[in-house]
Amino acid sequence: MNFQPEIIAWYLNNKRELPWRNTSDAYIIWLSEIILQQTRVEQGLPYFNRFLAAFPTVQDFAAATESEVLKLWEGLGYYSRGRNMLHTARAVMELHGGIFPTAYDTLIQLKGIGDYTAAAISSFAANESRAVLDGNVFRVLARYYGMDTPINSPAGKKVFSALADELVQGQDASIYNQAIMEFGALQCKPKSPLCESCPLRPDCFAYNHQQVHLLPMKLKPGAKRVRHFNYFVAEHNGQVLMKQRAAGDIWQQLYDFPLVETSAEHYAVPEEFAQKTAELFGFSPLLRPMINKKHVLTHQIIYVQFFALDNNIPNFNSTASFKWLSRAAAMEVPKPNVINDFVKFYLTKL
DNA sequence: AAGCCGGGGGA
DNA sequence: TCCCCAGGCTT
Repeated sequence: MNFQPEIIAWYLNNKRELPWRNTSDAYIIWLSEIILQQTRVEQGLPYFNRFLAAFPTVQDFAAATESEVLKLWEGLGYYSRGRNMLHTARAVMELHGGIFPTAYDTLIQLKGIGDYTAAAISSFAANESRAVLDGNVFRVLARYYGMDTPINSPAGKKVFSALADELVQGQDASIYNQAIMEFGALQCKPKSPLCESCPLRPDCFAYNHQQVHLLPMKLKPGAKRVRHFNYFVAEHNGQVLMKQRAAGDIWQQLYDFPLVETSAEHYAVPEEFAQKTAELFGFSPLLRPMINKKHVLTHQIIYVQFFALDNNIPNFNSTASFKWLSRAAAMEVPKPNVINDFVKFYLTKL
């Protein structure tokens, strides 16, 4: 049975007015799609508006610095999206003469554009017949067709993808793709879906078998890694010592403070702590505990402690990664939320 | 194939 | 609390 006509009819009556829906400009669509990866529309919307105002064209984006991009991205998470966007904007200038591609096969080669995003841009901007497969589509298909293969398994990806490809055939891909995603977001919601007013209810497998709350199936994620970050906040001559984070860990290229990470079972054991801080600073620091925070990420729980460093440390010079920054500069550099929250508190209250 | 990468909002 | 969001990259 084909539900496409009903989904499209539902969409035309219920869709939200969103700025990236009124254009076929692939650059603008790309901007919205990257921002909306793993991000709700309401959360991404203000970021979309700020990015478009800052970079009206892909040429403007390509001319930006990484710090500018990360500053605009600040607070949105998954910061590699921002770094990949800059890379891709520059690639579009160099490889495609500043014309943002609309073909799936071209898009898929760009950094940060995977299967979903290439399908979205090529169908929205050029009506290419490609099926989008995001969290909404997984959910709608799983419930309507009663598919119980876990959607986060390789087998699930395969079977749902095959069905989605089949369903987009013969459709206006631009409208249908947006329709099924909007339907999943507003009607066939993860929690408390609106089955009573659902136009698909008569033929919905999950509804007719009391399985709406069970589908889609998902494999349980593993336990999160627990870490302890001990940060040192040093001030000297009105400047704050900060550090730019390196590759190979979370928050790449963002700024935090000099850091001692201690073993995961506990807050810093005195001996371990003293030894590591002495290694970091080259002397025994005078520490004053300030704030503790628990910060939860997708795969990690981080217990964060901030210490004021009461020694004068005039010999700790700026390096490539360690930088003495004025308070204004410390506010300005891009930082993860847990650091940003502390800095705002620290610079206003102390 | 599995692990990693943020942050926020709803229930 | 737990779950999920217009996913993608690395190993």
